[in-house]
Amino acid sequence: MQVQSEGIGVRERQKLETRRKILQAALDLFAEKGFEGASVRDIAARAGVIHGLIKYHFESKDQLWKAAVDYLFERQTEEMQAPPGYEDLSPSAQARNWIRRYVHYCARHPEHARIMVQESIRDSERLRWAVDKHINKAHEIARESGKLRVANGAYPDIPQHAIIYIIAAAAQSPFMLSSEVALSEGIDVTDTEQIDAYADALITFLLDHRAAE
Amino acid sequence: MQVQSEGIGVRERQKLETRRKILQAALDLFAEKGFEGASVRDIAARAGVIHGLIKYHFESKDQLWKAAVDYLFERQTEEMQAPPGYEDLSPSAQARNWIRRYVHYCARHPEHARIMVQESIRDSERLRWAVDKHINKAHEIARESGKLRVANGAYPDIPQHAIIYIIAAAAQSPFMLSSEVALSEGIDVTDTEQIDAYADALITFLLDHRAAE
DNA sequence: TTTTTGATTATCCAATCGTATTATGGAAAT
DNA sequence: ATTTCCATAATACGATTGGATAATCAAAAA
Repeated sequence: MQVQSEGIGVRERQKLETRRKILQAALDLFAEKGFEGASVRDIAARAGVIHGLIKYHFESKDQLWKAAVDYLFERQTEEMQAPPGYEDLSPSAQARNWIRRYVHYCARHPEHARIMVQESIRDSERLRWAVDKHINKAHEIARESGKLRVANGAYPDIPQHAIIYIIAAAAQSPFMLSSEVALSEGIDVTDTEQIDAYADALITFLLDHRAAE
Repeated sequence: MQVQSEGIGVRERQKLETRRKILQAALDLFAEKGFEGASVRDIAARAGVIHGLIKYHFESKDQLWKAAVDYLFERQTEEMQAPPGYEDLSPSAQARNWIRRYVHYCARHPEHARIMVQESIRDSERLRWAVDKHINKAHEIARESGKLRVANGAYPDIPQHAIIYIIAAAAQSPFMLSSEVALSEGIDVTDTEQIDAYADALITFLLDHRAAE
């Protein structure tokens, strides 16, 4: 009979490490090629394991995708935690701070937008799963703080869903499409200065600018 | 020997009609499933033709994709022509008019953003082709009018590429992701009133709003 | 030390992929 | 009327797909 020991055995440690490697490879390839475009053999090869292991650890390609998306949103929740003193900021300072942090998150993890956009383009069981489990929750939180910022004049009085899609799309776009930006504009959006400059530009356009005349 | 006659024969007419049907089916399916996800058999089936005909008319899946993208940008150029009197408008009125027309274009043809975003997520020969043939030209035009609008205060003084990606992404987003919007917000973005409301919201956020305090 | 367990490896399968090839039938040219 | 041409139809091919199954071998349990 198994004894509950404090340290985990080498067997279990290797199992977890294998799962982690597969998950990371899946994130990369689902983001690059989409669900259908990424084959389980591609993913296994990048993870450095035999392709049969994916069925063993995740049962199916579909469940591997869901595990990858779970990881994506869990990590986002962790990394988008409000910094100390955030609550004490003025509404517009909070908005600026949040947009800047979100732009940096999008730059750090472009695979998030890539995977979700590719999956959100058409209706599917996977999209419905993601909406139920993750997106609805995220939008609910966004609506809550959005309403507050509209009331305080940080955001304009437009429908909440418009606020959500405008800010999210604008923040994600150049990092999600970094290949296109590199080819057409010659800009490396992984450069830290570029990221901050883009955050500045977005905040200026949304919060500081008003068209003349 | 063939005589140059004014009316085309039933043979040639049917050939053109077949090409047109294949192209339309290709647009739909490339937009829905991406290049790898859409099979030539799927496309042929939707067009109502035998799948061998695609090789006959377009030589390869790759060239079919390029023909579809050519059509996409040609149609955009036609439909985004400035209306009469556009030049006489003030810079900020021009900006409002252009954004509103572009939002309506994105709503009318969501397959444009869907195809290009799916292809722009990763580097590929197809993306380089599209950048060389279409995107560079479009960005050049956008930069030109963008510079003018920055000079006149209609747009803020931020890098041109930021202006391009912010406006394009924000305008395309809810229509490109109409399935997600329907599932998570319960909104039908094909509704004419919704389209105009979104254009209003985007123009307000970008051009009329300034954060309080 | 022996036995058991389960993570990993190695194949196998039917379905589908893009593409190439051949056959066909009717419009167009002679 | 006869022949030619070519858009369409019908298969065929090797490669790749997601998934299933059986063999292996060392860690863990007994």
